[in-house]
Amino acid sequence: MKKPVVRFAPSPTGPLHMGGVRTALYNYLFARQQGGTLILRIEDTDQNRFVPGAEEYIIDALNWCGITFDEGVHLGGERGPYRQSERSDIYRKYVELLIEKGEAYYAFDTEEELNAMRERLEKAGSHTRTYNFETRKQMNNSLTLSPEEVKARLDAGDPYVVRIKIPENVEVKFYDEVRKEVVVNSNEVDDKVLLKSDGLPTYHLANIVDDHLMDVTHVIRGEEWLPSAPLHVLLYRAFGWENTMPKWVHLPLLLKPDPGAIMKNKGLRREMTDKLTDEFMQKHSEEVSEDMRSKVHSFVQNVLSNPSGFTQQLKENEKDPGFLKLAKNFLHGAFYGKLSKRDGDRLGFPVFPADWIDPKTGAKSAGYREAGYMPHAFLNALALLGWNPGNDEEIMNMDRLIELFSLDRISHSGARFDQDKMKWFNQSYIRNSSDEALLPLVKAELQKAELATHDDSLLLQVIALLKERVSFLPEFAEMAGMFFGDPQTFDQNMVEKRWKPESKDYLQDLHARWDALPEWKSQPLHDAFEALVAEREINSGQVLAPLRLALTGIPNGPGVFDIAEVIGKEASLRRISTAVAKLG
RNA sequence: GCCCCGUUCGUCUAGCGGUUAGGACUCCAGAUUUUCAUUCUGGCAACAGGGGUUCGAUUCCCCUACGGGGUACCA
Repeated sequence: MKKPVVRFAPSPTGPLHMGGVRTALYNYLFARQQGGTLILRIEDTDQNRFVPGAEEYIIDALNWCGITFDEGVHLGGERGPYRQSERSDIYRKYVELLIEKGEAYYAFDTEEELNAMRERLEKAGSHTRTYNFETRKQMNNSLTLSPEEVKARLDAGDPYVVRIKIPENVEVKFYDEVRKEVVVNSNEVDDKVLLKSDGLPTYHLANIVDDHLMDVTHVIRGEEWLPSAPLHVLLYRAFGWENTMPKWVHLPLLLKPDPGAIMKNKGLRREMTDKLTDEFMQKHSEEVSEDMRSKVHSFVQNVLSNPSGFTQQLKENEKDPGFLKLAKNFLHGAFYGKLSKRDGDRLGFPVFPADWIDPKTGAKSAGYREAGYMPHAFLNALALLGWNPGNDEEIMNMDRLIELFSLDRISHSGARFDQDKMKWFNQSYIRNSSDEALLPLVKAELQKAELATHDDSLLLQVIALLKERVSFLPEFAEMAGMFFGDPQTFDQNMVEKRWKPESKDYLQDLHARWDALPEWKSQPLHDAFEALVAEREINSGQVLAPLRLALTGIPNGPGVFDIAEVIGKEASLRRISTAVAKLG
């Protein structure tokens, strides 16, 4: 079999989100497994939505993930250029080809005329409201105008678009690797614009021409494209390329998390109430006046505080005043459906692989990288949202994913994102990483927190003690403080509960016993402690808790004897003395 | 409105005509660690509804309901 060629083709309209990363990942896994080629193509045919820095961001983020390409905008290659804005001449040529073949036509309709047409159809109760085999007869295009007039208009430089001429009433059948056979009547497909009046192609045209020219064998993309797949099939047909048409693979969508799971977090709930109220007031500033704000706020608050009846509360009621209808709609949109770029900011979890700073507003959106995720944990979790290996394996590194991935195990329905599960993956990856592998990552975190990082052997010991109790990389820095400096404060609650009048005596005794020890290791330290407890006939907790308090100042962390070993004799004894002096 | 896709525990999913419907996350209980976390053991929890087809349907077909996507000179 021929080696497959696949591509990931984002548009630089902002940062890539998780769904995009997953699409890139599936393309990558497939290409690597099959020994095929993976191309990164940038689909920047919409000048209006271009966002500076987005392309660089996409490349950087994919790079962090470890998703590598064979050809692309950042690598070059034989099939380039890989940026669609640099391929205008190519598209023009192919559009002309279609016009010559009678498969496409010029259209001169203005926006107003198009709107009028849609309104007319809606009023008439028509099922479709599109430019199609029926309506094109009433519009200004090269099918209704005389050849002379068309020529005159073109020569005069009138703005025009080129539309595909969709054939009337044919069954468009195609095979999707995930959905199997899909059939759509061509009457449901409209005469989509292929070439815009700015001379640039639309997605549909550029996509088909590029995929054809770049020898793409499999189009692996999100399900949001499924409805336009018939158009794409018809385009291949119009060009006469149907025999080399790529295979279609439409991936199930990544959906917003279960609202109930988000609402568990009370702090987040309060924050979300404010945010959503603001967003709503802004969005509906025309319909809802500012003095309704408090009503909206309390409605939002009400809905969010009752996650179990969530869906019920958002059902519309005939008697609802206008603002309430809008609010219900708005909240529904905010909590259900496809995961969107805004969700990270309002639902309290990252949707982007890496932090993104909006070039216009300067606002920052959180990314998984900065949140302390290991890239492969992130990808592993993502891989399982819409695909599974068919056995009970869940933790799979990249090699294993490449080995097990298969198109026929992609699931059919959208997958709700679950932050808890994502966290669990990261935790597992940290736990299962060797101390050495973690070293550079932890070092980076410690540097950010301005903690000493020069002593690798110390760091390795610290990592060994902390990695079992950490879910995210930055937590290493948060917890490592005890290894780099004496406690400055003592947890008040623990002092009250566990520090007794006799604690001083016990710790002084322990201080003496430890001081006399020939070897400063966890086990002998523990033995000395046990001897003390036995001789004085007390409970170990009576000494252990004050000891932990003395060494770290906080109620939890790794085993006290391990901590003592790592921080060393001098620091340990000093901390005991200090605590005894301070707490009496 | 119209078109397309989908529907197994709260969530991600296994199942491809006969199963005590399996696993994972979350949650709960217990054990270990006299802290926290880890680990281990156990538990709660699902085939959307109605018709067919069949000796037998979670599994195949149809309808309904529900969910999702699309419906731009955006991708």
